[in-house]
Amino acid sequence: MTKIDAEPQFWLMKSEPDVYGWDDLVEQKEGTWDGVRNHLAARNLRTMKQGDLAFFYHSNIGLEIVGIMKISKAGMTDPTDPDGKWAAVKVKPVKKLKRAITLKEIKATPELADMELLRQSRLSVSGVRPSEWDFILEMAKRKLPGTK
DNA sequence: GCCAACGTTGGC
DNA sequence: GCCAACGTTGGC
Repeated sequence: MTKIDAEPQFWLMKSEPDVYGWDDLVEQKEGTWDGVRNHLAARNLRTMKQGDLAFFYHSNIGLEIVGIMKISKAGMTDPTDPDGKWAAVKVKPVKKLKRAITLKEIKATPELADMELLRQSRLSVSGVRPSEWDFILEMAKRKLPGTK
């Protein structure tokens, strides 16, 4: 039998924690990722499929990946857009990382130097390659080098 | 179709 | 608070 389901895709989504942070998502159990007004970010939102996984990144304050969420509903129209042209998705928290991975650490890691997060620093929704996803998960299992 | 001016995002 | 990197807008 042919397997139809594609591998899940990986993403990274930014939010300012004083506006909407990881804890807010956990409290709500499910959140709608809307208000994106950048075409490349919107294209990424439209590409997402239900079941895809995404890092939750705290921008502005924290500057770190704090948790993993799952796309619970894909292909939505942004409810905050009166013209109905922009895209949105729904997300559910999966788990918090054992420790947050900071932007500083990502920048210092050669394996992650090519991440879309770094190449397009202003992009609020970016893609993550499977190798990068796995690498970050491995990093989160270990302590920061140099700390005891 | 170019480009200057301006606005926004996000890191420092 | 500043500034770099983009995106958008509007005059020409």
